[in-house]
Amino acid sequence: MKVATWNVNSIRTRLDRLLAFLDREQPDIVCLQELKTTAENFPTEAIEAAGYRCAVHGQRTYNGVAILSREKPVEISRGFGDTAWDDQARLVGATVDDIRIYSAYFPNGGEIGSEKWAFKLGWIERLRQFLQENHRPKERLLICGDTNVALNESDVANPDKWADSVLFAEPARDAIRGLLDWGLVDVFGRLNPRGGVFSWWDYRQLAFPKGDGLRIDHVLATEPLASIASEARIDREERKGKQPSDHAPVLAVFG
DNA sequence: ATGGTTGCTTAGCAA
Repeated sequence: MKVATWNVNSIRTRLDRLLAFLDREQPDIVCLQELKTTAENFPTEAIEAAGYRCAVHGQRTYNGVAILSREKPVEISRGFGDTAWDDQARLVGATVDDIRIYSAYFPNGGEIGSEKWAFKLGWIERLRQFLQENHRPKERLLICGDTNVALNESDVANPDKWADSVLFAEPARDAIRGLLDWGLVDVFGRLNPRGGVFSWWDYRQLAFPKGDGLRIDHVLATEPLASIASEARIDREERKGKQPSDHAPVLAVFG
């Protein structure tokens, strides 16, 4: 089973790239983030024509997540089921072939110390609580998406420069470690322990040509799936060319 | 040096 996760930064702008990606990679599951549109305006027909079903949790202008799957998604969930945390469309879940899958767009966090920063840390803690209440580490479960956090020094090209940013500050890394402590594995990190591979480069200041990247997109799997992961890679080519997303897709193969 | 780019929506915000 091949799984991909990709922050497309607007599904409408990136539709042609997505369709070419689906044709080239033939993934079984694709988790998308930052759709920046409603479910009503999501390009469901074009994606179904490519052979995928869609579970969409959309929102106008901001956020928005989806799961694309070859097989029919069932038990589709949107958000945590907690009105205190569900104003923004950042989490969609579906069961496909007895695997529980979530596509997640973690909050960016704005600036350290801001309200958005507190929201980011609270949201990740809310996700940990959601897992504790609804799932078990022995289940076959995947959380894929833009975590907006780099976990390790080797996941940041210039760790000193980013040490005090919302993407790499210790409290954010600690929050992610809380998810790992519950029972999730950073699949790419396990299969590529040397690091130095990134998934996001800022559009500004020539970050991509300068190589100033971070690995902030993750395939997180419970051990029953992580233990059968055979390959994980990042499609860096997708960051090149005309109208790229600022994120590259992360792919993992199970079994 | 507080810069720079992209997308949505339409001048300002978010990333």
